[in-house]
Amino acid sequence: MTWIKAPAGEPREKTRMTTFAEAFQRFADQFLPPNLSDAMHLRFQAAARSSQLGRENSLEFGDGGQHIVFVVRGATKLVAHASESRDQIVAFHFAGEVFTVPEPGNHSYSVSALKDCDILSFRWTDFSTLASSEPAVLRRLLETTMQSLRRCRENAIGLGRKTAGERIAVFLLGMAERIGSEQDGRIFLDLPMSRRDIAESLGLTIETVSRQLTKLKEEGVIQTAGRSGVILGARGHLRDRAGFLLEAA
Amino acid sequence: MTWIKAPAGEPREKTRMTTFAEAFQRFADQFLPPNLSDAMHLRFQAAARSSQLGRENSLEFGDGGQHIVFVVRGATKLVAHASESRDQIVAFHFAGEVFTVPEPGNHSYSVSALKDCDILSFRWTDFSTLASSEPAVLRRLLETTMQSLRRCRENAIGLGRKTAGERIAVFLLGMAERIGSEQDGRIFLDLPMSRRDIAESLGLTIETVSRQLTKLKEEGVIQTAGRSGVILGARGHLRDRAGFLLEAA
DNA sequence: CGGACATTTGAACCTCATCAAGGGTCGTGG
DNA sequence: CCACGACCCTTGATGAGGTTCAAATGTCCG
Repeated sequence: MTWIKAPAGEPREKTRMTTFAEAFQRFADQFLPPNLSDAMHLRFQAAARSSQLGRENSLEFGDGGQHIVFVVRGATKLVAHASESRDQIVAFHFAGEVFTVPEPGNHSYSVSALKDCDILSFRWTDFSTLASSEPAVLRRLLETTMQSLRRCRENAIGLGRKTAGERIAVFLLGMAERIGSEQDGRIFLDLPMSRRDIAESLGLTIETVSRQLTKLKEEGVIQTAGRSGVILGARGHLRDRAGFLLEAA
Repeated sequence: MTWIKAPAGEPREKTRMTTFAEAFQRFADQFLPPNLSDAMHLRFQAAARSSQLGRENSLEFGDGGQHIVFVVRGATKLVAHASESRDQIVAFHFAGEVFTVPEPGNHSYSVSALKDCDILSFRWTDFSTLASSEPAVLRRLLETTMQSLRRCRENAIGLGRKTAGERIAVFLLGMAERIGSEQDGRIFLDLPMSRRDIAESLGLTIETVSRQLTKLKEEGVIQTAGRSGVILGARGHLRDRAGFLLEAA
């Protein structure tokens, strides 16, 4: 049903951290209501497919429908294929998150791994059937979808109306909130995505991303450590550069 | 709770086409399951607020939460205010459609009328409470939200990776599908939105939109009739300019 | 028919993309 | 542990697509 593509290097098996049962259990803990009947639990489990993805490997959905994806471990990007060498990253997702993959239409979508990943996926038709009589699951899924929609809209504002500098600032603030760790007032980021990924999510080129990061570094707003490390100084300074409304706190 | 802003000219009452009861009935027909109990029906009705909006008047949501909006009659735009004179239109919605308005965060959102509108709105907290025990309503809302998400993502691809010409082509094709009327092979569009609206939804300026439309006209791909009339020739010609994947049908 | 306003058209400018090297970083193998 | 090498990232120079500013033309409403 699903097919793993390895664009560069072969899929590394490395440490297969989780078994299918463990993976599904994590999904159930995160997403299914605690009082769900054992029968339903099993039916959801039967509908789930697990995949291990090595870095930069991608999961394509051969059957042309929507899919629901749960990230058990690792970090992923949802990529839309506009055309030859014009990809747009529509969303990043980290361990514990659930999202939907649209069915192919004018553009096709795939999920790929920013770092080694364990992933659980469901065909929407299957999932929908199971969930339709479980209001708690529907609510949870609705919540998740609304969250994705909010993020997508915020992203669209950036893509449509913000300068390169503002987009980078927004990106860093967003990542800080999602995967940053705070230590004595400063926020440490270990970005799992490459400059190319950042560029493709912000509608820019890697060169522009690099230049903007350099600029922020020169202005003392951030520090960098290697390829993936970023240390944010006072968050206010980044906010000032993000082109947000003034009033907001 | 809600507040009507009239940026230019006073709100015109014109023909108030629908009473509250009629408006709610249309919503119920479209969105609530036919077998819903009378009691629930009344509770939904009690949570609904109706508004009449004249052209270019906007509905702002004073209480800072999410809202659910149903367009009874007319056509609307969902506008995000990025900052002073930098607005991004996040979605257009037409009669019969339901959508969510995000709560204000880094940016604030409002709904305004492309032409005279009747609108029904719900606070999300109210709606959510009522819907949580009605799987059919949840399913319907989930469907709607997924549809919005798909559209938003497609739009994001355009904003991030497409040229002005491609964005216009995609826009026209999308509008043709939603509000076009076909007559002997050609599609007639009566665009309810101004060039400014088109520009603000595509992340362009009105001048660029105008130039691109002129170009399409010169190339014989479209014809225009007044401000709002557009006639699409062979749809294939527009598709060729939309930057879609080649294979797709 | 007149007038306000939306749209079109034109010209100069600017941001960011593109093309092209030059450094760093990190993984691999010795 | 160090050194090599591939790849990623940075930096520089140039150019195009789209914005901005300005003005003419069209459209539609009263």
